[in-house]
Amino acid sequence: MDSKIVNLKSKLEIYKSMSNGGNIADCPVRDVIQGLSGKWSSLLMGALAEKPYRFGELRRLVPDISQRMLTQTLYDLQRDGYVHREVFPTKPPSVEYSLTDLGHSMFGALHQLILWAELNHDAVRDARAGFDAAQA
Amino acid sequence: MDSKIVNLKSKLEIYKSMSNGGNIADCPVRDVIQGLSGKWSSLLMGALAEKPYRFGELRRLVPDISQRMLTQTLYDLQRDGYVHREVFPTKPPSVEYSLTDLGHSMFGALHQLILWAELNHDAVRDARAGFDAAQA
DNA sequence: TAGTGCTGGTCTCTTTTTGAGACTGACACT
DNA sequence: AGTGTCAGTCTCAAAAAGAGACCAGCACTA
Repeated sequence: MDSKIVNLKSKLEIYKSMSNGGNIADCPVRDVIQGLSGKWSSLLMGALAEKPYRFGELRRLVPDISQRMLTQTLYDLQRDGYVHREVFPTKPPSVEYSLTDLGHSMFGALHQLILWAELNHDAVRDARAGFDAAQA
Repeated sequence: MDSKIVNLKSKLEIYKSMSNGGNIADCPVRDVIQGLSGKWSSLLMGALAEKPYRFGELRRLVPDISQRMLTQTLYDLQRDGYVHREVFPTKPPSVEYSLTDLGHSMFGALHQLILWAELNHDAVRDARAGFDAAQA
């Protein structure tokens, strides 16, 4: 699986690279995508893509996230190399979260999906309404 | 919130369109993205982008999904208008799932993220390894 | 000097989501 | 009669997420 010639790959091959014969651990694409599949990951990436934020700022910015999930999602994003965490020795100490180069790079791709969502949410909403009406 | 001029928007404004003052129900972008944030959504989209599949084929293709989650994820994707479900009156009846035009359109954007993941999974893996080593 | 607030979390408890796997019914094949 | 296939549903256990109390250390206020 040579990822350098990915542009030549068919969709089939891309899917295969996601499933990889059922072996999750050795499936890099699935592994990476799963890290972004959390409920809050893309939202926090979108926030941090704008500018660095501190913990409390993010909490206020996303009022419906629990502190627990904010901590955990930031931890995961940091672990995957998208987010940098820096502690400043103020009193009380403040912690700033910012995107790394890898994070900015990844957000470039994620951004396409966000743009699509913004352009097409009407269609999705209509589809939902139609589906629900048909079920009733 | 005029989604037609999205290309001119700053990242800040895009984030705002995701958070929208804390009102989830009125936040179209978050609403759409959340529908794709499930553990299996992008994987099944990737499979169906290649060609239509039947229920049992998908189950064999993704061995580590439970029937329960396969049913539910396909239902959700169908409700959002990405997937078309067609029952053929064979015996026993077979059900084919395929992408709609909206689904193909959305996958175009999702595809960017998949390509990025394929090109950069080494960097992510290295980041993880480095982070875990630093924590130890 | 006691009270209040801010910082970035952690801890516990409850609710929701997910996973594992048995079970269905109608039909074909053996 | 027994087995297999189809596309699911149902139940129960495990995992994940949400809600909110609690923490230490310091600054400011009354």
